[in-house]
Amino acid sequence: MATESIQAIADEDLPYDVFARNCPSRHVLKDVTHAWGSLTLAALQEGTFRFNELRRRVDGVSEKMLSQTLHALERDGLVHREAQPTNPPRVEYRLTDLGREVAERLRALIELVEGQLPQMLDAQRAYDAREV
Amino acid sequence: MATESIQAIADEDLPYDVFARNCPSRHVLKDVTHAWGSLTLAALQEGTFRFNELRRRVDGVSEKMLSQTLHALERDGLVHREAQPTNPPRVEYRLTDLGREVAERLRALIELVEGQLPQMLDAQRAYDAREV
DNA sequence: CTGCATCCGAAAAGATACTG
DNA sequence: CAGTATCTTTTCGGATGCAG
Repeated sequence: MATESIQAIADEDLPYDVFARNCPSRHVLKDVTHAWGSLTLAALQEGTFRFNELRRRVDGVSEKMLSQTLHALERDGLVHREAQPTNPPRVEYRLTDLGREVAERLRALIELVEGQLPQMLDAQRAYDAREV
Repeated sequence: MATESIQAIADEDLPYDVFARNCPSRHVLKDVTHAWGSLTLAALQEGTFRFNELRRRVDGVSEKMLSQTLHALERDGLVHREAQPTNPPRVEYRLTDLGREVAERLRALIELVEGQLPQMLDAQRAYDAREV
């Protein structure tokens, strides 16, 4: 049965290869590296956020995309969602242990990009001048 | 003049914030974390590739997307393209020094995801079972 | 306040045929 | 081989309305 073989692969150790077309690791990587996904994880590294706080922090994200993104990350076990049944409702999002590990590596990547940005912008200008 | 102020920001040090809507670092980060971009950088960490070699390595990428992706990464100064004017044409892609740094951090992220994938798949199953 | 549902135009991805 | 051009399909992202 198809489901069984998927399960079997999932429970063995590390035949995972993001370069392979249907490897589940690729799907997860996509959630993590997705534009809003990466920014959301990086933002949550700073602490616990409520929905609209997060929305302000991740400037430019629409309500719809933030909602989708949070669901995907929660499903992957990277984000924990805690709804308090108060009125008005209070919903908090924070990283899980696993999410924290992922966020740290993302943060390292982001810091590198931010730090080397002048070089990259120079490269862009050189490239654009050469083309036209 | 608008162009000047952009230039001025680009040449100062680190007011860059990926959380800000129009920060150039966000655009670059998007190139880097984009699904095909991240896989292409990770693949090129393994060495020099010709176009179709890369296409086979990054399983599932279309000609168009690989072409677009390589252009973007070349423009960002992360990938070096070298065309030899032979017949048939031979074009080689490799990482620049900067590209190598970025690829290393991406690789760390990918390895974490691959390594923790069983946990994440469990989380997905739990989530999916809870819903519906 | 925290969302989900839906519609819609714009943008991006994907497939494929074609060229130097 | 290394791409570009073109066409189709999917996704994005904003706007709006509504519910708990």
